[in-house]
Amino acid sequence: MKPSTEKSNYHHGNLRAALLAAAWELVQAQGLEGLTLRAVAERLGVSRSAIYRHYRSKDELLGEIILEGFEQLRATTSKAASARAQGAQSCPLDQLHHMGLAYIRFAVEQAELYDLMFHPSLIGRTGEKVKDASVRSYEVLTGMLQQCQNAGQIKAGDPQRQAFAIWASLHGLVSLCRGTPPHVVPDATIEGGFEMLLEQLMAGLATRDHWRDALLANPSGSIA
Amino acid sequence: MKPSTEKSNYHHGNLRAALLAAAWELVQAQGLEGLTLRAVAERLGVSRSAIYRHYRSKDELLGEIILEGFEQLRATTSKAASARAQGAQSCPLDQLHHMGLAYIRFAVEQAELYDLMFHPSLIGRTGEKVKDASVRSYEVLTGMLQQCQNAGQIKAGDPQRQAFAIWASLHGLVSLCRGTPPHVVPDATIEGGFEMLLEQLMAGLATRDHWRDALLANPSGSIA
DNA sequence: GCCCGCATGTTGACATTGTCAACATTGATT
DNA sequence: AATCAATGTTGACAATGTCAACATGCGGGC
Repeated sequence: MKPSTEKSNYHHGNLRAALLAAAWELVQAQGLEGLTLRAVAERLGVSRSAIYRHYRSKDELLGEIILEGFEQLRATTSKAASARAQGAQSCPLDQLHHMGLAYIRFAVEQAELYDLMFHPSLIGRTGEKVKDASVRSYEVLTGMLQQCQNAGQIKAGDPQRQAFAIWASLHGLVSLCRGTPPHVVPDATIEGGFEMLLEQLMAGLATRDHWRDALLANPSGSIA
Repeated sequence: MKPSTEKSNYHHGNLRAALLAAAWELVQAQGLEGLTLRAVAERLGVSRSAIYRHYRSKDELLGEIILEGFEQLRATTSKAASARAQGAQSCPLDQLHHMGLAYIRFAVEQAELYDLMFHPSLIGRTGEKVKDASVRSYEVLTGMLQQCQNAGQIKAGDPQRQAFAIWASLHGLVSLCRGTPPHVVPDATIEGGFEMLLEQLMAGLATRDHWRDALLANPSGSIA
């Protein structure tokens, strides 16, 4: 009486997953402000308090969303790197470049989700699993930097700190472009800003002219 | 009957200013979450709804706080630059360096205020005056970069975009150190991160070795 | 085949918070 | 002194997260 892919309708069957999906959609549509437990419940035709049988609090539900966000981010950047790996003139620095592009693209396309993942109001409320996931997505970057170092394409140094500088720059770029300080730079498109920033950052990081070569060789796939 | 510095006590006299001050203190003490209109009113021995005679909404009050935040930021960075201006071996690049330090220091010392100023939940709610103030604080940086260019200390290019890249990096650094993604880099102190980042960024921006010279010559005043 | 227990869902209620309308008070102007 | 506009107060309401008490229905033990 339980075929695998059937929504056993009474007692709703798989409410936990359904709640997560509904909350996810709400976030994507309306951001954090729009994510209301009552709205989630209503969207599923379920009563407001049913949530508490599956999540201890709103924060726990949010944590689950953010967790999946970080996993998607990791998958996206990681895939971008390996997709570039068997390219004709593949090199770690080129992969790094496309990881950065993928990061920006993720932040743009999943804007509301990205906001949620880095929302200051949620610090410390999301629990250990989220932290681990964010660390994992961070390690993709450090790993790439290590490869670049091994290939002699960037200066030696702690990959952790190099990764931190890069991530900080990208995150700041995204945050500022999002308009958080209300559109300080009216004409700074996110792609332009990205290229500008990466160019400066990499010029300080790369050895010889690996970076410029890579940059000029690829028209850098368009964004969003 | 109105001595300049007397708090005419009934009808509270200068409630508008008092509200702003009280809200300011609350924000510094407890952040955005702790800023409650009722708490502000209670702190002044005033009833909750009195606020609406001076501010149209909570957002307007928040806007006023943020406005002052940006003005302080501008004053701080601007002062840091000019304080360095008559130093022994003064140069624009050195001033730029200390502007960056001042920015970081502001973000650290006024953490809650800084968070408020860039809080994603407040986009578009703060009004035109805040936007103008943020632009003004931005112009301090672009002006400095222009000076650096004039002095031939950094590469030619649109100062707006250069400033944008720098600001984005600093802002990202602060955001990440704040723990927004839960402490991804456990040992990355904010000063270390700052030096790392600026070094990389500037190595790509500076001409010749102006930057390294300036960096090595100054022990870079400690932070926080 | 029937009944009980546990998991799951519902309803009512409460506290907090921003906001508004109606009312009260006070200082200044005529 | 009388009036009016500015300023402060009280009561109320809606939205929201959360909990306690209650209802419901499926599965295992007889």
